[in-house]
Amino acid sequence: MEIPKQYDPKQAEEHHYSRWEQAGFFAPEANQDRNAPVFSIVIPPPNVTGSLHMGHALQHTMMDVMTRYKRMCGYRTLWVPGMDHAGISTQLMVTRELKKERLTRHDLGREEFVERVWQWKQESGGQITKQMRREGASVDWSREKFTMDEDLSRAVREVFVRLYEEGMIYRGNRIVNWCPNDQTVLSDLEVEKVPQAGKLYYLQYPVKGSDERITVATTRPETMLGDTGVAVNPRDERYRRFVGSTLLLPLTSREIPVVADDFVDPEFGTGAVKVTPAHDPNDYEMGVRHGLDQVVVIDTHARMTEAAGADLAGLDRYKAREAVVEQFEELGLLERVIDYEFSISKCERCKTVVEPLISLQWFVRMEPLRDLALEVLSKEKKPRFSPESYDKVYTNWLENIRDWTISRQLWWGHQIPAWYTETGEMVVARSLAEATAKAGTAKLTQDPDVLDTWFSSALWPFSTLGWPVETDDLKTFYPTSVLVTARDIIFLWVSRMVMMGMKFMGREPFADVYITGTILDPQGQRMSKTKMNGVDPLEVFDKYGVDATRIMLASVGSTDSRWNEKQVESYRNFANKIWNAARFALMNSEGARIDPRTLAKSEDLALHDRWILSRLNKTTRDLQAAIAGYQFHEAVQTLYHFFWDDFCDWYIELTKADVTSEAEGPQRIQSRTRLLSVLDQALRLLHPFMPYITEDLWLRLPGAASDLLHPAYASASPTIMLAAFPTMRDELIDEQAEWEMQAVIDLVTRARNLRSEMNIKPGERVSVLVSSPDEQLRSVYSASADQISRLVRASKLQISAASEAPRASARAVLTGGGEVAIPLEGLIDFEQERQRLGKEQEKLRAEAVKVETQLANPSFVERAPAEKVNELRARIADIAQRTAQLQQTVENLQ
RNA sequence: GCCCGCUUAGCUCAGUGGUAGAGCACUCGCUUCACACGCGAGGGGUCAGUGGUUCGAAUCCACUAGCGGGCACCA
Repeated sequence: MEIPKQYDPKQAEEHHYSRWEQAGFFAPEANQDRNAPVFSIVIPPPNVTGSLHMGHALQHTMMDVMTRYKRMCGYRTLWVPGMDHAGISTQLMVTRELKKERLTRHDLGREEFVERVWQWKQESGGQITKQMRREGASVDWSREKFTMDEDLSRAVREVFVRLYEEGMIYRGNRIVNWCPNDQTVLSDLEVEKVPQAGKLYYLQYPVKGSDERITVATTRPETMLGDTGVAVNPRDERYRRFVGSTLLLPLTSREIPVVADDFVDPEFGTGAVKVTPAHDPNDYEMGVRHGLDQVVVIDTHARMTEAAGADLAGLDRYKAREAVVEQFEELGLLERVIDYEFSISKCERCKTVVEPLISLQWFVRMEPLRDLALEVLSKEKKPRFSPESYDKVYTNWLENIRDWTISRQLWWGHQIPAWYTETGEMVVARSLAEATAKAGTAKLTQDPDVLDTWFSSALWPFSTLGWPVETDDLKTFYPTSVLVTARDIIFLWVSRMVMMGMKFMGREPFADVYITGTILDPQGQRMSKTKMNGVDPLEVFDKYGVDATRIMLASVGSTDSRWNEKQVESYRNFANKIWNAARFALMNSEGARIDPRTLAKSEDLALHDRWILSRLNKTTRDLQAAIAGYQFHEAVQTLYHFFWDDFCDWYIELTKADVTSEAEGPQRIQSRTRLLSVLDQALRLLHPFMPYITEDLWLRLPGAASDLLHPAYASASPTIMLAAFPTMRDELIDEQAEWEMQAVIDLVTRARNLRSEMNIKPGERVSVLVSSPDEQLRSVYSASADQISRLVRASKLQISAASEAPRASARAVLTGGGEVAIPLEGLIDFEQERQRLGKEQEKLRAEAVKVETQLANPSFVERAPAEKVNELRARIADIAQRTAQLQQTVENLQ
């Protein structure tokens, strides 16, 4: 069998995914075990307009690692894919399309527009689902969902109606965040505060019946036209006498009262605040408290209304600001203007400055829902956040929660299931039929607004499983096991899923929440479309392969880190290493096939076999612990180290002589079998992280057949993705073998170091003389003499109790107090050699001093655990042995 | 203003009470029969600073500085 020297990711990525998908391996039904434990994840639904970015790739990697891992462990595994209809984004996308045809959505009308959106979705939406296939995501496509699907829409209406009937959804006039560009209301979470350099204007309002004036400070002079009062702190001596008096509002003919309110901070500005209930959230509250009028002077397009006066009506808010300031100046009522930095509210999506407006909208009362979420958190610790610190952020937000504005003035989305009769009466119902029955008339008009996209997302963990129908899926897979997402949607999404899950399912939607880190650009900035600094995962896939990208992303874990292509490159090299290790095993596999029985404990195992089995089992144990604790970085490090250092650098080298032996026979077959079997196990460990290369190689291994699959998938065709994940076997962890192997590694490394220091040509074979006073070590060296000779390229390896090296030798001291020497007649510069060993002595002395000082400290010996004290005593003993040996070695130079 | 995180080798990052780690970069030597996307051997860190707790601190606590993030306020 010809295997190329370099791994070609594209070739492996071409075939396996479609085979897996078509064979139904991703579906939970692949699992034939009725009693199998269950593992489920719902994907954070990407926007239907979206395409794959690094954040998706990161999250999907984590989810796929967990899903593939659990699947191989025999769990009935479901990862639900799907997409979000993404109200505003999608509507804007299609609106832009229409613009090319010189049409607006109003030209089409609502019904036809919505039809166009569906058409767009059909033709070009959901690019991301193709990209997810490329990623290797083992989602069950047969259960793919879309938030606008009929069944999910039914769930939305059901929730709306039930909440309404309980009085938890209400409609009312409230001050809200209005985006003048998108022409819709926004929830608090969709507004971002941006610091801005601006001005603070000090305006004077004359007191009626007096020559006095009260000065107020404002960043938005144009809103003064809507002032219906001025507020001062009741304890503010300066203004006490004005409370109750009347002010003449300049530029208008209106008179407004001075009121006292604790909200006012006497320290800020002038201590007197203009109150504009219709255009400021705090003023709105104050206005309610004092019964002040609401005068609307700015409309939904951020232009001045008639109420602002004939001169200004129709003017843009910023133009109006200039005009107002000008007029105040002319009237001599502009006291001063100072530079002032403040935060401005912008629409998160289009960055337009939000206008607070009083508007008739739908809201959800959050306190009762919030209490459910807080209760399950305090009583059951659910969800359990990883990293834990996010649970504080989550709790703080819940504690300060405010009502949720759920209506949006859009056409694309779930239309609010409320209907109005001709007489203006309202009915809320699951359908038009139900509404007709309730209202007693068919002459109904449905509320034109749609629901916030996050309303349907909040139901995702149960709506995707069939709710409100009690489906088998719902019973089996809810609550889900874990939610994987980025931290920026903890409030928008995670918390709302918990609240809705508790409310409608009576149980938390997921046990754990794993928050991934953020991949920043190389300068440490967030990647964004506007900054054009994003790295396209698909390009990285093309350049380095999906597997390399995945394992690199997994290693990022939950901390933010800068994008570093070199890292992907190093994992590409890792993939190549795996490829070549397998290549070696395959090139020497004649007569052998995978046989897990050769990985059992047995008396006749060689040291390197006992050692690799111990390493394999420790790796399995550590890997499982790391995955269980969401320590993906650690999991990757464990795998990398095991495969490269333990398996490739040592095991393959140590078993090479047997495996490549010219002599056919049982020993060769056995070593080949064991090599293949260890490789099989290693590939299984790697598979959740690197699905393509592991499948590609595994299928080539002789003996890779259905009998290696987890029993739950026994009837499936061979695939590593359904192979049983290795389990740790305690009896194979062999500390003695690890200790012995460490001695061998130490000897080999020091001998190689001597060769290197002495500039011995790599091809040149030398005599190596090893001595050790320790009989056990001598027998360890002897037992591995052939391999040691091979690894250090020794023509002769002599092992003795006392050093027999000639004076002209390069020498080094071994752990455990032995010596390794290479005779180099005529090549040794004795002075140089003494210096080299002198450095070694220095190091040992320094170490000895450190340890001795600690041991000489009585309180250390008294208070430190005995284990630690013994550890140090063992170390000092070893240092003493090495020091003595070194002394001897130096003397031998004389 | 409040809260959270980060500061460790030239770079990107692990490590959270007991001998400072990885990858990349760097130095030296190698076309050694799996792999030059490789092999072997090296060099490189007062773990941001100060103080404290402790037998012992990169690790725990407090403060300081710098960077990043979130929340609130902003007349």
